[in-house]
Amino acid sequence: MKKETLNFFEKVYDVARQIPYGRVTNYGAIAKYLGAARSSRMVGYAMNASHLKPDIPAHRVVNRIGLLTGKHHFEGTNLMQQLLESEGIKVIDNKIQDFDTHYWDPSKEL
DNA sequence: TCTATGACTCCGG
DNA sequence: CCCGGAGCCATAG
Repeated sequence: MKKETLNFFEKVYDVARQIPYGRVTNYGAIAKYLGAARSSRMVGYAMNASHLKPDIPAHRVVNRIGLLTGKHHFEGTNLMQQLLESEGIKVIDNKIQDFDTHYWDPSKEL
């Protein structure tokens, strides 16, 4: 792993860490904030490796419609949902309810 | 160097 | 937002 690699991952992790408690965002928003609007998939890719980092609230990052696309990457079958619900976010059938209400856009809020 | 892959998104129907 | 298809792009092998 070179510096450049760590830099990209670091940027994703940095934004993810700044997601407020009880708020959620999507991959595209993070990618856009990083200046790589078309690299939303890479954000997810980076999050996939987030388990290597200590405090990455990856459960607060979902896809554009609030679907918990990454829940399968968490321990167990519904850990991601439990984490979100513990923050006051309702999740039904892997989908965040009132997504627009809990939505947090780094490029606007940060 | 080239190919495959993916925790995505946009677009048209 | 349901569905199928195309685009994007960094990383891994």
